[in-house]
Amino acid sequence: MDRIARTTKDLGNVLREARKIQNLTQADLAARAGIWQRTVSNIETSASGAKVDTIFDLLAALDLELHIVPRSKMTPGDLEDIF
Amino acid sequence: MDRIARTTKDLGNVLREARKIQNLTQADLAARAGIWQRTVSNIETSASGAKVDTIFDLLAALDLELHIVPRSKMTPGDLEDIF
DNA sequence: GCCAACTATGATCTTCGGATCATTTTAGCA
DNA sequence: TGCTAAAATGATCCGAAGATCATAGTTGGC
Repeated sequence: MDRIARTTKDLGNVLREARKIQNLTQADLAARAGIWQRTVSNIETSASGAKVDTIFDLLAALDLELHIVPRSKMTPGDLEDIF
Repeated sequence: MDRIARTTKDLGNVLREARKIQNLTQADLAARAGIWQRTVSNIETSASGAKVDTIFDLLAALDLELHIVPRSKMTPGDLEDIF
């Protein structure tokens, strides 16, 4: 599972993966982020185009941040060595 | 200017910076992304919490992508060596 | 200082996400 | 196989974003 997102679907997948790695349920994460389990589900399944603020709430709750980088500046695997 | 975003304000700043580096006006970028100059302005100035889809439209138009990484895993400057 | 280009912003309408209640479906495990 | 915890989803309301028209304000070049 990569940590790169170019679409909302990518983003949902990455967020779900990160949540599972931290052993959180959708309800846990929702509580932490101050939103609803319903919304977490919607975002993870790309059921709707979320708002950016909601995404940042989730990222903060997962202790993640966004790096905005040029596309294909490195192959996805290259980052593995760093993190 | 960093390329890290934890808030919509960060994101707006990064997007504006990226647009200027590519010598695009808000209208140019809007046309490329299939949205409105009004919306680009709103996002760059964090005048409103954008939708994620709109952000991805902008990122694609700027040939950028998102990397979701753990916070503080590296100091901001560290990425300079890579890109 | 002027003009042209660029950016910010006013107003209205429609669409859609999140909040909020809930129930159904799915999946893991004894 | 059943139970239980987790995830998905139905419905409604409200608020807010983007589309779309417009103009006002700002900035840089000459």
